[in-house]
Amino acid sequence: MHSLKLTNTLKNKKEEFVPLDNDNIRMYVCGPTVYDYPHVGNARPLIVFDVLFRVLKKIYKKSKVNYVRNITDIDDKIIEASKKNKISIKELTETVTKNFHDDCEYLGCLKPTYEPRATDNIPEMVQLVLKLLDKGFAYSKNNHVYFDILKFKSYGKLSNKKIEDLIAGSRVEISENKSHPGDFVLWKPSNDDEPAWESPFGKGRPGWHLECSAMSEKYLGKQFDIHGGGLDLIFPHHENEIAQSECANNIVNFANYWVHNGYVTINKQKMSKSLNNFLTINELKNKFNGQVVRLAMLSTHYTQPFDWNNQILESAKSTLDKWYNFYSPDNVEINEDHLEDILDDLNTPKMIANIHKLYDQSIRGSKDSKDQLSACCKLLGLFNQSKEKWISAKSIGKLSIKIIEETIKERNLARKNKDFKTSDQLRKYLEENDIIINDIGSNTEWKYK
RNA sequence: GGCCACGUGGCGGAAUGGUUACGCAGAGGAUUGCAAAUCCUUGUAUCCCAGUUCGAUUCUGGGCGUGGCCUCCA
Repeated sequence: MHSLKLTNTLKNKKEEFVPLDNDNIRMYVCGPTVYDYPHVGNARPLIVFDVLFRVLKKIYKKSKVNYVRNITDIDDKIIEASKKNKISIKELTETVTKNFHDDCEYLGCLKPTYEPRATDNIPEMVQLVLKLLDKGFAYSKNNHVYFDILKFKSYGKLSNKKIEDLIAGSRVEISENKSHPGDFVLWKPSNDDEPAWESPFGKGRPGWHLECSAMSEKYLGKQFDIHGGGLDLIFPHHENEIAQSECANNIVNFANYWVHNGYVTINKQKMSKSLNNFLTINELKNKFNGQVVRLAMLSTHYTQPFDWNNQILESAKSTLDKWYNFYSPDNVEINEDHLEDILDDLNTPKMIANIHKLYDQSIRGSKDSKDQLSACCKLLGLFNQSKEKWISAKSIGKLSIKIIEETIKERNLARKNKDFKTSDQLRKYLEENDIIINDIGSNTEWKYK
């Protein structure tokens, strides 16, 4: 059996994955801040880490694989969005969370083992701040508590930054409360109209970075295996998490493998709200089956940028159309040979190429290849609906099935009478309504465009 | 200014110190009343300049270009 390898941001290279505890594999991935509908860029870590989760479960099948993905439901952005949209924070976060879960299902993602909410874990966060204050890594000023980055010798180890360079950048928020501009907030006071919790350092709310440190420790322990997220979280978010968790618990690496997915770009530029070049996942639901989006995204290696364009989506769609010919509902165990590519740092493009080969062999009648094709697709989270569902769910038709079938009957009658003018007209009519018909032998099949 | 990633055919995208996968699109063919779908066959590529080497797309150095991070972001 080949061993799993992952690109570890901490070392900036690909490494063999060795878990801390073979019976308990632990992965934490930063989840969404629920202030707005997730966009396509947010879909990428969902898919990438879902695949990693499936792979871990496959290779450590006798062990527990704990996958934690948090929901951040308290944050300045949420407060802002709630004010702007004139709805309560509760209503906003619940609506967006529900939408997020729909998106996950649409993309064919398994549920994480735990999905903690920040607001359910405030006492843990308070404890963490107390610990950091107690150990001298934090200081309070004017009802704020800050982390003192100069006290943490390894600050910058993940993002490969030097504290001096951060000052040179001079883009960090300056506050007279902070003793160093790079210090970040652990706890801050709330206005009367903002959510607040009692704490020994005053009524207020936690800083953003604190949440993940507290929740990962609660669900996975002081030290665990994999910490994942998007590339843009490396600095400052993950760097600050490291500072908090490692200082509070006196640990060298609180997560051993830091795995980051590349951006989704559009016209080669990062998809982001500020550039206004984003597409929400919600908007895709009427255009593409979620599996199409998944296969398209997996056709690029997770560390590389994925450029969003219609061509790659269309291509993924026709590939799935082909592969679905060999869909099997049985759950056949995947051969070790076919795990090789995915174990090599989740080389999904190579695995997809391998599935194309299995497809070729399936055409030539290999039963084993058919089974393996299905098994490979399922490991990637594809083939999560039956063939019938795939065909019928691709599009919502303009014509009822009854009309379609009657039209086809009428056309076949015309064909029988060699009235090809009429038959061509009927074909055209169906095509204008997004129905494609194929004459196969004496049968006529139809499907949505 | 500091740091990082990337540059492979028309497009997407792997891999590799020695015939450069795979998919899409293109071309030709089979099939068809015509199509579509499907199948068969097929052309085309490693940014530039040095160095190491018998041999570099791969390793090293330099250049050019693109994108990203250094502020909230997946």
